[in-house]
Amino acid sequence: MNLKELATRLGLSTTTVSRALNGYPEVNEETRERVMAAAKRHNYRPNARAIRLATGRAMAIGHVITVSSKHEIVNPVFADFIAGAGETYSRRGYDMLLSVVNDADEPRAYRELKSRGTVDGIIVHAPRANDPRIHLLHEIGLPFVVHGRATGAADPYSWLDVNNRRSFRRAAEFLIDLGHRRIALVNGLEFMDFAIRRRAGYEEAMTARGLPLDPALMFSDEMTETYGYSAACRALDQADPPTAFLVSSLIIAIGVRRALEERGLKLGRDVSLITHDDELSYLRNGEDIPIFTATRSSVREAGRQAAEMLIDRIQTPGLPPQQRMLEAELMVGLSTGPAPTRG
Amino acid sequence: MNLKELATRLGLSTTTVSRALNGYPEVNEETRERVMAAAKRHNYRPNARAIRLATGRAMAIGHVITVSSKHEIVNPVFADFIAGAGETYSRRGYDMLLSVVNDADEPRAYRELKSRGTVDGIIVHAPRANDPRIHLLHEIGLPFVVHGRATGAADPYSWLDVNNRRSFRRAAEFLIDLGHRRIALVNGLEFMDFAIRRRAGYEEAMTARGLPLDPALMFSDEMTETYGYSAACRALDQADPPTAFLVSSLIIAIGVRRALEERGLKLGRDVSLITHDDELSYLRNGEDIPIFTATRSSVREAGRQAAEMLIDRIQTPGLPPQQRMLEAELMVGLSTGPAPTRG
DNA sequence: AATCATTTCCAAACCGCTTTGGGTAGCCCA
DNA sequence: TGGGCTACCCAAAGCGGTTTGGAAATGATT
Repeated sequence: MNLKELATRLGLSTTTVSRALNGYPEVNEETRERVMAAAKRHNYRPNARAIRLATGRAMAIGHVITVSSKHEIVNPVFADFIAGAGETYSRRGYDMLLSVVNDADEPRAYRELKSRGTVDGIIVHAPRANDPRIHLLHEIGLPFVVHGRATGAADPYSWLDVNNRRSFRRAAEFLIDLGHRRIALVNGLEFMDFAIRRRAGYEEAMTARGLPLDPALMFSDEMTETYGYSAACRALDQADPPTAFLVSSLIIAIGVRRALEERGLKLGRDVSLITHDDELSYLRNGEDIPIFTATRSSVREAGRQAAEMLIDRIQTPGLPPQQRMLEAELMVGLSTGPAPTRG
Repeated sequence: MNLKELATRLGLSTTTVSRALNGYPEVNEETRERVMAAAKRHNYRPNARAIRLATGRAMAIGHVITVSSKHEIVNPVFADFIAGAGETYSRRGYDMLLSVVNDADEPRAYRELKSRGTVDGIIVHAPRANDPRIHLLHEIGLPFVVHGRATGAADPYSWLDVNNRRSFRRAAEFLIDLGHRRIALVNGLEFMDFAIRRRAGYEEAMTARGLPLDPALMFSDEMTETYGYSAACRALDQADPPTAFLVSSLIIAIGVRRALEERGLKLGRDVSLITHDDELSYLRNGEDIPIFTATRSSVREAGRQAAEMLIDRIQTPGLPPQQRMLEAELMVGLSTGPAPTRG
């Protein structure tokens, strides 16, 4: 059943039927009701392809997810962000388009998305420092919102981010207040913007309290369980091991825990740990009381909001760049305690 | 730059230009080269919306991901499956469309996808026993491939699955061979097809060796870390605790490990554990030697292949239903050892 | 030289909507 | 009674491609 059939069946022109269905004012209320009823009765759904061509809008948002040929990691945060964004899209009538591209092809992918007109806008994931995508997207004129920020980007742009610096500073201060002096940082890859900011927060707290920054206690890599494990091993097997860990993800924390247990060290007593918790749905940090003390911020909610921001930008062009900062909560759990007194 | 502009610039009709670009034979080779060169020079990209309307094909595959209002879990396996499927899609010129819908709306979502013509086919995720989606998709006539199977489905359908029953039977036998008699099963939700089959494999092995099936050792729930932990606690705190665990995911295994360590039990010595490992990119089971002994099968590869199967079905209609069974490898790691002799 | 098949190209229809630019009927008012 | 409004509806022209059904030119055949 298409528009033309529906129109003939009603004895009306397609114009009128189209207008009736789309709520335009130049159609009699009575007629509109007739049309609506017939549409429902015949289960009429306008053809999305035709609408897209006629209106020139794609009614779709692109998410480009890159897999590098070296480390083929799919960001574990991705699924939940997508789920959140997807909720917004369905509510506002947009489709979500996912492109999996090799990172070398990313610029080309964006250009094609624009020139072929498959999407109206883009969410930029996992920004790095001086991320070239921001300039690129400005250049090709595709609306976008960045999930995170990109230190050093020249042009202004829209973003939604967690206050990584503040939350890691706060977490480090919390550990320092508990008496910890040697605090290890097990961070993500430090060309990623979030990792840069978290490190800055950690360093700020340390230096503000007059504590030294020991490179032997600072780690940076892809955030896997085995990385958490091996970083913790290296840290703990030093002459002067840390009494606390500040880590960038729950998965890292789990790896650290494995290293601790291997050494008979008890979390929260012998060694303290604070992690960032993105509230991934399949990796909850305990039920009521958190297993790990954590800086918590829902990435799913971030997805919802970022999508909302992007659609707003698409629907009202010329909107000035918009920013939104989410604050992470510090949830005290079982993994932190006073620094052990030297025996 | 659109087709018409390109055509006038070349002094040709749009027909000829279109044919030249799409490799039709009725155009002079010389002309074709001229057209190709001009297209490249002007960076011409055909408008995807127009192609879709003209050809009647969406050139897109739908993935419907459901979030239930009760347990809002995004399947952690999802991201990697998508990444694999996405590779296939880019290679074969398809877009990937993601719909996040509440599970109550799922049938409606499929119907709309069909009647609005947004996709050419669908990948069905996380099938349950007697999954109604299979009949529904047959009814509305949308090509699909199921990732997994659906015990009890009446109509024949295409699927790609891991041999869950066999791999869990084999894993259980391995534990029995090591002398274990009380083996706990920590499974996923047992209305999910994969969980049903894994349980069947486990039960087969146990009864084949004359071992009793103890309901107190069989657990079933959403596969989270805390579930693994609490199931293990309940199992271990029994009068006659198990000496081995057979669990359905690495995340569960991590929870079990936490419970063990809390009790001072050493994995691989006091208690053995085998898990299924989907080879999620952010949750590798160790580098060289697996941390956990595991039945291993790459879900990313499954994504690649399922996508390939679906596109084949779309491009050659009338193809009989096709099935592909992947065998999981049993990787012996550090988490299994001979059953401890009773002190 | 006439006939016929091939090769190469084109005009126009079509995909299924939206939107522009009227047209007509009914009503009000002078 | 006629002019001007308003309310309601429609035909037709897009949107940017693909595809159908020729037509013209060329070459081969008789």
